[in-house]
Amino acid sequence: MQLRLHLGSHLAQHLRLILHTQKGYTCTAGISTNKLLSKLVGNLHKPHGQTTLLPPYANDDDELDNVTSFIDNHEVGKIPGIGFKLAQKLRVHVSQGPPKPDDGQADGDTKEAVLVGAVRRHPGMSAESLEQVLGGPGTPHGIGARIWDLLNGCDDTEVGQARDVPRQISIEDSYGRLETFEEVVKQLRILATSLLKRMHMDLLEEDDEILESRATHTGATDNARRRWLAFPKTVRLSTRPRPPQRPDGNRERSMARISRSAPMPNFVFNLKESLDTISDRLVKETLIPLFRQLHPGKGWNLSLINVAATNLVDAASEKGGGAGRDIAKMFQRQDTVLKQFRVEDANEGVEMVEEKVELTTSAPQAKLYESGRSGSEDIITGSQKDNTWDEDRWESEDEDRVEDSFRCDECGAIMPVFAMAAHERFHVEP
DNA sequence: GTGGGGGAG
DNA sequence: CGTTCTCCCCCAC
Repeated sequence: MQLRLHLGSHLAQHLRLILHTQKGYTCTAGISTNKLLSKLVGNLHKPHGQTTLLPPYANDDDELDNVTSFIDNHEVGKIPGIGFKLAQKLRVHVSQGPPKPDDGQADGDTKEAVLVGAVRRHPGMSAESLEQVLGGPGTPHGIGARIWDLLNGCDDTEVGQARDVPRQISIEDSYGRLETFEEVVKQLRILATSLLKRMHMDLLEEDDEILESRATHTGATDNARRRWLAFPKTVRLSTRPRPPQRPDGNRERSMARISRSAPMPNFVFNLKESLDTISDRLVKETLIPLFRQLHPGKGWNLSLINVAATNLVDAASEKGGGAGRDIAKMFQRQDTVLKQFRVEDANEGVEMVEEKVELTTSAPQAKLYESGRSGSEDIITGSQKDNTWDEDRWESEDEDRVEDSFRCDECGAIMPVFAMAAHERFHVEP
């Protein structure tokens, strides 16, 4: 295992180096035996360093292992997979035996920091008791066992493949006051237009193929070379009603959302109509009806509206190809994409590359532990340079073309010949 | 397949 | 450092 950690930290060093020299990004890395520990240890030595959680890992007798002493000093809520709700339940559970004569925090909330170690060593603590505490209707099955594992630094979840397209695209906005129908319609128009732009940006691929270029074509060269990578089958409208004011000054702060969905109308994929036209139709024919389902009455006050394109189905599968190639593509169109997307996509790509390496560029964090080195010791060796990890790995890989497919002039969809007749009918609507 | 809960970043 | 905006997975029905 020492060897694997060594390789991992060299790999991380190398990836960080090429990310920096070729793309100009700095990032932090954490190296350990699973995603959980890598992620946690990767919080150290930001923003430039990398950290390896060194052995001894969990073993036989004493608790002198590094995993236990490392994870025990984390606040429960800091563990990935333990969010606000679960952390709250855990805190209540462990700090309720002795009523805790805390200082006079008058806000009524028991927000004492509870460390992982305190939960782990709590009397009677076990996977089973956690299931009792955390389980219930609506909660994932076996949550007790999974949280117990997390508290012990165990995590057997796979490093996942990055997808070429997301599962959903949504845009939302929050409002201080939104009570008239006219205002709502105006906002729906804005949101729908943004969503359509996002769909074009994320789901529409510029097809730079010179394919038999029928240059004789219309002047619509602009649309002719674009096609959808995926089609959202569903459109969903969500709202968040403003929680009723409580007179005691304590805000209810419920994030509760309600939603209704409908089939995504086919006209949104039409590349010939103008965005405004499509957006207008989407609002009138789909979003407003959904809104009326959601709020039949008249007395509402919304703090948020979300419009989502969901149920994305890949268009003609095509390249199941490496995510590395997708990453390269995404970097190419970075000029038109928000900064945050770049960061996240870069993350996923690198995470995916090999085993338990976690890279992150995100926010600051407390630094406590120090088991690795940041930089100076992690030097790329000669053998490392000689191996196959160079930039070409990120972008090569020629994809297999779908030769027997045809592209719809109207929306760019790729389909086999026999499907074209039926598909044309989609574009002829009542 | 739909609507909701919880979580990550 | 807290809030906002996206996106994810899971569950019950």
